[in-house]
Amino acid sequence: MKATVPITVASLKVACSQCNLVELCLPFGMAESEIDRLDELVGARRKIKRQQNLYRAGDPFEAIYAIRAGSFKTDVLLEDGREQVTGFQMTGEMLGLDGISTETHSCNAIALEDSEVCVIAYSKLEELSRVVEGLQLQFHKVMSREIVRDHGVMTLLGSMRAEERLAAFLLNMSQRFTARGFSPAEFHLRMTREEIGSYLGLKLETVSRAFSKFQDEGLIAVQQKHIRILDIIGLKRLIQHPSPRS
Amino acid sequence: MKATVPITVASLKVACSQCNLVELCLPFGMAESEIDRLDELVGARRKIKRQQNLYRAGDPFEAIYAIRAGSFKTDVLLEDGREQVTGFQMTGEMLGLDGISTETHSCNAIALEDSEVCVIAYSKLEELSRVVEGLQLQFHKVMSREIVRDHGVMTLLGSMRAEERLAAFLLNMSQRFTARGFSPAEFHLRMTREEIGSYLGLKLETVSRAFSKFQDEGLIAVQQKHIRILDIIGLKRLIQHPSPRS
DNA sequence: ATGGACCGTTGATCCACGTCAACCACGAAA
DNA sequence: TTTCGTGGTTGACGTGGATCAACGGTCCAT
Repeated sequence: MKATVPITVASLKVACSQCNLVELCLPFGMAESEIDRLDELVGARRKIKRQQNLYRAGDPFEAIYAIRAGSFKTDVLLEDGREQVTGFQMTGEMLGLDGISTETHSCNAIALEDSEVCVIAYSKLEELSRVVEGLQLQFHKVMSREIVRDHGVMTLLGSMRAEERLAAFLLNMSQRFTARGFSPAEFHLRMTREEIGSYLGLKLETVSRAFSKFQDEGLIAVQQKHIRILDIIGLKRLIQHPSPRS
Repeated sequence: MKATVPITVASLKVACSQCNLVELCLPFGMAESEIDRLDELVGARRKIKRQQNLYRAGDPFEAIYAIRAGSFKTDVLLEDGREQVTGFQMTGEMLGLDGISTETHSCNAIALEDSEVCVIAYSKLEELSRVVEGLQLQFHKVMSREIVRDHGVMTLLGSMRAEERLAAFLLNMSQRFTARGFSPAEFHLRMTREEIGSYLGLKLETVSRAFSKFQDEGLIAVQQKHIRILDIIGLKRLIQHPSPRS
C-alpha cells in the first residue's frame, strides 16, 4: 500500500473533486455538481506517524476522518488491560463515527504506518448534509455499512473456527486491496500477528500456525507480512465448508 | 417485559409527542417543538406476532422501525446454515439500520413475542431531518450508538470467556430493563438458551451450565427464563477480574 | 558489524468449551 | 387427564486453541 500521491500544489489544495479516492470515500455516488460543494467540508489534512493515535477513547468528538493515505487500526482497551482490535481501515474509509453517539470517542484509532487523513468537522457535515441531499444519503450509507461490517465480524467471532476466520480475513483484505487498484493476490499486511489475532479473537500463535498450515496446503505463500494468495477458490471453500461447529 | 400500553383511541393515533417511550426512542433529546413535527414521520404501526419476521435479509429497504411494544432478535444466516444472532432489541430501540447501505436488508428481524413497531419511511426521515436539526442529530446518534454497541459485542466475543460473556449479558439486560422502568434485579428473558448462546458465541449447553454455576454461587436465581439477580456486585466483579485469557 | 528489541515460528502440554447423549420440565393439543 | 414437542439441565468425553517456552529472523541505533 504505497498509495501516496505526488505532492504538488494542486494536491495540497484540499478538494474532494480532485481526489483520486472519490469512488471509495464519502463522495461515492454523489453527482459531480454535489461533489464540488464538498470542497468546503474538508477543513484540513492531518498527518499521523506510524504508531501514533489519531484519537483516543475519551477524547471529545469534533470531527470524523477520511483516510487519504496509509492505514489504521481501531481498538478498545478493557479495564484489565485486554485489547480488542475492532477494525482495520484503509484509504477512503472513514474513522471516528463511534464518537457521534456520546460526543466522546469510544475507541482508539492508531496509524499502522505513516498516514494522512482529511479532517471533516462534524458540525459542518451536519450543516452541509442538510442542503446537499446526496451527501446526507452517502453519510448514512457509510454509517450503515459500518454496522453491516460489524455484524460480519460478529458472525466471524461467534460462529467460525480459527482457520475459517483467517481465511475470511485474507479474502476481505484481498477484496479491499483490489478495490484500491492493487493486486488481489499479493499484498503487504501492515499489522502484526498479534493485532490480527486480537481482531479475530485468537492468540498470535494460533494465527501464525494457521498461516503456516495454509502455506503447507498451497493456499498461500507467506513471508512475514508479505502474502501471496495462490488458491483463492480453496480459501473460499474453507469458509463455506465448515469444519463442524455451531 | 409486559410493557403493553392500553389500547385507547389516543394511543392509536400515532404521535411521538404522546408516546411514553420518548426518552428511549428516536426523539430522545429533541426539543418539544421539534418532537411535534415528528408526528408526520410515523406512517403507521405494524403488529408482528411471535416468531414472525419484521423483515428478512434480502428484502428491499424502505423503512426503519421503532419498537413500540415487545422485543426482537436480529440474526444473520450463513450459507451453511449456521446462525449468528447479532442483537436483541427492546422497546424504544430501532431496527432496520442495516438496510440503508445497500438498500437491501442484510439480516433478519424476528419478534421474540407479539410485538408492535412504528414504521418510519426512510425517505420521509431523510426529508424531515433536513429541516429538523434535532432529528438529524438524534438519528446520527442512534446509528453511532449501534456501532459502539457492536464494538462492545466484538470485545465480548473476541476477548471474554464463557462466564464473563454471560455475566456481561445479564448486566446489560438488567440495565436495559431498568431504563424501561422495570426491576433491575428481576426479569423475564424472552429468548431461548440457544439464542443467547448464538449471540454470545457459545453452545446452549455452555450457557445452561454457566447459569447453573451462577446459581450455585448465589449470584442469581434462575427458573427457566425468569432471572433474579442476587449479587450484582459479584457479577460485575466477574467481568473485571478476568480468569486469565487474551 | 554488532547488540538489542520486536516479531514470527514451532513444539509440548493443558483446559475450556464443544459434542454426544440421557433425562426432565413445562405448555399446548387432544 | 395423557401425550407430545420444545426447551432446559446435566454428565462423560473429546478437541481446538490457549498457554508456556525456546528459538530464529529482521530492523534499528550505535
